[in-house]
Amino acid sequence: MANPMVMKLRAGTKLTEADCQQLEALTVKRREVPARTDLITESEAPLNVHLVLEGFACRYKTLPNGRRQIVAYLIPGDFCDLHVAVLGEMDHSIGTLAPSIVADIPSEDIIELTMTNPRLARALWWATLVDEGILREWLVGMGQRPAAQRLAHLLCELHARFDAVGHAADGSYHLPLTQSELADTLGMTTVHANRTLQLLRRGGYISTQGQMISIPDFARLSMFASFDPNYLHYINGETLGLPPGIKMRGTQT
Amino acid sequence: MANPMVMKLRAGTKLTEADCQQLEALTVKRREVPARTDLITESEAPLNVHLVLEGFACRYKTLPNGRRQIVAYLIPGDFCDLHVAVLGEMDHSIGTLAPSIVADIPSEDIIELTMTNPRLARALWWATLVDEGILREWLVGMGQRPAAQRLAHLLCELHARFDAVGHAADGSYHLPLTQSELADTLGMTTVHANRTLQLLRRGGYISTQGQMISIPDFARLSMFASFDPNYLHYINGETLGLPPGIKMRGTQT
DNA sequence: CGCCGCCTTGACCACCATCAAGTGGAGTGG
DNA sequence: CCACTCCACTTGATGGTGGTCAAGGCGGCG
Repeated sequence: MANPMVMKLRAGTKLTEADCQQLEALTVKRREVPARTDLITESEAPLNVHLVLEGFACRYKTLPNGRRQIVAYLIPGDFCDLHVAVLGEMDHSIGTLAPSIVADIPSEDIIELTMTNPRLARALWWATLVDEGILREWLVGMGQRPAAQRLAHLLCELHARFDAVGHAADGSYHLPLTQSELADTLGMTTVHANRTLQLLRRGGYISTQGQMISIPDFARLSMFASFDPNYLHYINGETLGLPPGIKMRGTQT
Repeated sequence: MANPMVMKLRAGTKLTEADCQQLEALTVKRREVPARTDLITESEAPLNVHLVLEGFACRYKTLPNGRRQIVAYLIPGDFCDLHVAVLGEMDHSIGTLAPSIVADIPSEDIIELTMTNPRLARALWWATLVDEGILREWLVGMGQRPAAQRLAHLLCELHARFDAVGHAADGSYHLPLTQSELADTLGMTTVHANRTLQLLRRGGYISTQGQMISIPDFARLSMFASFDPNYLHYINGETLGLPPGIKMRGTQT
């Protein structure tokens, strides 16, 4: 069984077999974390780097008035906090949304790896830049896309990301989120998240059974959301759910 | 006259005099750029790293339907694209909003500096993490804050950032933006940006004369916006416009 | 002088928030 | 085995924040 972190980095950078083994060696120390459990909270200063191997986690911030905004999803293969050793303290929290398996990697191991293997240094660099790209894209969605396209865009992105780590098949993937968590992600109320989901279902864009979500026609959903996967910076879009020959760039709803 | 980039890095990391001189040496090659000019556009792959020394620039993305979202402001001292050499191509564009002075730094110079001086490597790392923190905070605002607080929050942030590079005095700073650019930043229409500004003016939170904006009572505006500067990761908030002893954390409107 | 941005104002309307109530399934204890 | 609870999802009614459309004022500049 393949390591999702290695799969993800291979989707965006070129690595040798030896590189992959070095990466894999980082993830030996694993632990199970139940759903709805914080891994790190705001204003802490963590020692280990965390990596999601299975499950689903998120980055979030809570406002004084109690409202919460989820600012990133962390799916298998994603580092939670590759960086934060540089900063004094966290400016946000990280918590699981579903039962997960997490690897704890000592910061020193990461530092040593990047000092000795420039290809891996570049790969980790790449991963953080993709995270930043996703953040920008979410901001664009919040500012400019109406609810339905915002949701549709998120579902497209998740499909691509899950696919890159082998967690999507046949346009379907497992999305262990409540509608209220979706709402906190998309900046809308639970009620409206519900109605927006129904809209996409009635439009034939998606179908759901339990926590499985299926996208019968990915190109159609992409078009609706004007989803352009370039911000994920995978090496080629063709293997990642896009029918060959279809470039989304610049298409119009 | 101090170099804004050096000032900014000193606001967040500890540097020696020699470090500062090394940094300063990077910025010798300067050039003037008129307002509303792109420095890099989407899907390009730039060779130089750009740095804003004077003026005002932004990161933005344009949607197929023509709407634009500004996803970051680049003020004096900010690097535009410290990173992008790692990625194949840009997923967004960078352009000036006001007449600016920009330094072009060869990527290799940066790489050499970070290889030979770990304190500077850390400082640049820090700068990119702060950019990411700002991005997260903007996303939180978009998702959860109503228009008036969102604008107020942005004005607080800009005050802190301008202050860190010596461009704020007495709660005032120069903000060379049109209301329509503000609107593209805050995810609202020009009309509404105008009305929201009036609201803050009538509330006595801010006053404007031309492009100068003044904040008579920063603590009051902070409170209104529930602005907490921790995400900027400056070493101490006291020098940056916050009255000593006032910590915004957890205050409530 | 006249054009062109930018700011401003008014009227109207839609998207989405809020409030409230009801359904249904999963787990628990009597 | 069946209430009972809890939580996620669903639906309806109502209203407000902010979008859209349209027009007018004002200053700068050719």
